[in-house]
Amino acid sequence: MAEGPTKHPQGQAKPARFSGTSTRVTSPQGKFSDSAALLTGAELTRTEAHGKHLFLGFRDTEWVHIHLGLFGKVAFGDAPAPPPTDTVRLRLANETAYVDLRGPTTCALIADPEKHAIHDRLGPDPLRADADPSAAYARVRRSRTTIAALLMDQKVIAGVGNVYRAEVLFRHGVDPYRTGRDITPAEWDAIWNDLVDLMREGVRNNRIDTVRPEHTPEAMGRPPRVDDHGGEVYVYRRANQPCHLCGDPIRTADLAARNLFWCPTCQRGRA
DNA sequence: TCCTTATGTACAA
DNA sequence: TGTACCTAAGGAC
Repeated sequence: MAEGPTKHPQGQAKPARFSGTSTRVTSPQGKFSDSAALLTGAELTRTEAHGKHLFLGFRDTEWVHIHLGLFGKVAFGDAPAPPPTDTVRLRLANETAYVDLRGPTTCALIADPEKHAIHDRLGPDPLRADADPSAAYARVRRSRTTIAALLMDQKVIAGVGNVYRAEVLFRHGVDPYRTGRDITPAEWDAIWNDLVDLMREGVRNNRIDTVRPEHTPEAMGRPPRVDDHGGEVYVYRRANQPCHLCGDPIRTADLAARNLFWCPTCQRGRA
């Protein structure tokens, strides 16, 4: 439940509700209690994201490092906050609002050096102003690993998950099994730029839509469709259903313990 | 009520 | 490569 943008702090436009005021920090579930006690009354001064990692800044050098993993969820609400359920790992609450965090793979209080170490092991993030796509391509071009696996490798590119991986390869007609060294600079440019656009839109809308306007059901003269994860996509989780463009069945396969989806007809090789 | 699944990662072998 | 971890929804009984 946590592909980069849909859980991006700016995308929620809500950290502001906790800035400029002291925050009550609790961990009803208990696993973050000690750190929560240290933070109570502190002010949330900034938020930052790199890939799927989220950092909430308190005081000068203290950060709550959050990674939602596969199951993590964030829920905002207006004060007064209801009694928390027993799975709430972290709750921030002030006079006007609250936010609950459930099921994260990581929720830890860290300092600057640990935060730097996390940035250091992540690749460029298409959503960040400081991102350098050529650093990602430098790794891609010398790899014999498939492009489908490389796009999921956070050391190569940060923030892309199983949905964007499948969708961006479809949008560029790239066979997911081509190796990194086979991807041309022009292809990488196109993929990167597309990810920047798609992920920004994902942040804006808080959902992942990848279908071009000319391929929507209305534009294609077909009945409306709703993909079950809430966004409009070409191939993700559409195994055995007809490709929106060519009508051939979407295929699925296990790749590095994740489900890969692609259209073997539309993704025959080069873009 | 049980089983499966999921937009993820880390570590052991 | 396999497994552990975290939660909740949906579907099969």
